[in-house]
Amino acid sequence: MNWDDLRTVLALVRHRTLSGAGSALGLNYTTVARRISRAEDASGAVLFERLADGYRPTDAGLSAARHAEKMEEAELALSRDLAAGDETLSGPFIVTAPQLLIGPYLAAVLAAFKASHPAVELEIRATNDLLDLNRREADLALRISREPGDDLMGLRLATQETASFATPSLAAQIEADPKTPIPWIMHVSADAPPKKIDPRYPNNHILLRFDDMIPVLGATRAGLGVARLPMFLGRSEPGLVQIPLLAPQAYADIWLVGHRDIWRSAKSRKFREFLLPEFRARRSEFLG
Amino acid sequence: MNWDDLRTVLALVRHRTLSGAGSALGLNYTTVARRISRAEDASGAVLFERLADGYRPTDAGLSAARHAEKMEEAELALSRDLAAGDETLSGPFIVTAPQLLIGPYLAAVLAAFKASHPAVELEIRATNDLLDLNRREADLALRISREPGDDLMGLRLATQETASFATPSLAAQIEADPKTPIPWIMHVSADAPPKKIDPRYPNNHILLRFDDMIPVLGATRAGLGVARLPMFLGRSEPGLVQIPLLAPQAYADIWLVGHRDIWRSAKSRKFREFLLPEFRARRSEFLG
DNA sequence: TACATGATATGCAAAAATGCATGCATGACG
DNA sequence: CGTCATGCATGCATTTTTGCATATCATGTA
Repeated sequence: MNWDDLRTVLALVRHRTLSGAGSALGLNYTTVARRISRAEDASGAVLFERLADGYRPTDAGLSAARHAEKMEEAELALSRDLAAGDETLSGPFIVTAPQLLIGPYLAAVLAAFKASHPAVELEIRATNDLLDLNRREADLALRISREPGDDLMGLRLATQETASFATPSLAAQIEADPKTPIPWIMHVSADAPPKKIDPRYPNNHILLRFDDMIPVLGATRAGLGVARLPMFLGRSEPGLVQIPLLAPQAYADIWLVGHRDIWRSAKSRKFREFLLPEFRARRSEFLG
Repeated sequence: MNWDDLRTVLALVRHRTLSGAGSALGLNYTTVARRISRAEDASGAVLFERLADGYRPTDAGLSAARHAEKMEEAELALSRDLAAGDETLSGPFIVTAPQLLIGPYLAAVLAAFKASHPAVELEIRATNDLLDLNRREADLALRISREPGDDLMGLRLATQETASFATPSLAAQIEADPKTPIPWIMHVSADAPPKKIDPRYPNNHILLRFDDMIPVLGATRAGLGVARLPMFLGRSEPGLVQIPLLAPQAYADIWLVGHRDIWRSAKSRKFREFLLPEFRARRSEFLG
């Protein structure tokens, strides 16, 4: 039994169609079909039912995929192991962080790191998605959360607080008449205006909700309303000022996390040498 | 990273030379060399030192082999899983047994089984070596031992006793003069004549020792000496008779063993239906 | 019923992997 | 000190694998 054929079986079980599995593997779907037949010949079992809308795994196919998953885990563990043992400061190194953290904090660190170690092929994945550090979708991740997570290594870079922000003109207007209706720009994760609004401002309602902080920020800068933002974010936006609707309030911390194995690799250690002083020096920017 | 290249790394670590790994994999050694380079390129690590007398794995190479071993275990587990789920009475089925057990007991069972289920491609491995049932070197094994072993399924087919045997003429000679020197033919696993020899026969010494029971049997049949043999073996040899040097004595039992997964497969179940009655009916042949 | 969509098969040419033949290096042995 | 056995490297021909173009088939929709 060919091991790469087994991996192909796994991909087909996951993607359900030849073309899906093919593009996941970087192969033509024809190749996938042929590898599946080969795997079936070799194993002597029918692994898939051929249906009009795709390949459906049989019990044997599911069993094959389960075992192939184990093989994949071993392969990923190896890849981490090799990366961990790599003492050179060269080759690919992938960092992921929320988009909004990159500009004000990470960019300078990245530039300094790259200047000192030009042989490292630094790649940044700017996303709020939690990339799978087990699969080495990234080597290190900056995350905003309350816990480092599972069996990952973690280092708290900063404790954060939030406050309320708006454009100067909206801020002045509210200050002039605290009873004016106050429109809030929210993230969809909250379904009501913040609870601890200063009672001098009684007239709050939700204007808009977004599933991402970038448009929240955009709408707030456009003067549409008030937003509760992490201190660093409100402060780094030149068009916004803090307004006293909310007292500074604890928020999820900023963590650097990485897989146990990768954490001790040379590139990872060196990267932390650049990153930590930056956050240590600017720790107060995250607090009210 | 190509999975079959990883499997090649594992083979090379195990066999230490390109040609050894190649023949283990059924490949030309050139192919092995090229796959190794490919694996090194893909992983970005040097996996072997090229020495004059073979490839020596680096730390990274050893690590790769360890993980590839995990992958291999998963592959073997899959292969057993598929065999276990195979409800057809067709295709390959491998039985192993000690050579001497096959003629008098197993042959008839095999013939009957094959007659009822001609689509099963029955293969017999006649050897005293313990084949690896995890690796499916055999599906079922008859073994002479005190325990079924590890995490294998086992069924005791017979309890055995031993006695002393010789040719009729040697037997008569000893009977006539119990004080005559008695030459023993032994297996190398014992380094002295049996302890419980009847005191009427005081004059014992070792004549020859063999590492296999077949030459022990041969030498005994040639009239060279006396051997302690399992009852079934002494009795099934037409040229031998039991002599009263030793009272019947407990010996290792005969077990049918198989891997947990394979045990429940259709071919395995059906084979037991043929095997068990044969041993049950002839149980007394193993006792003195 | 005609048609668009999204899937699987299949024949053929290009690309990649493999095996073979040859040459070279090293160590054991007489 | 030559000979032999064993193992690695490399160029070339062959075989196998892959991708592409095209055909087919089922399904939902107007």
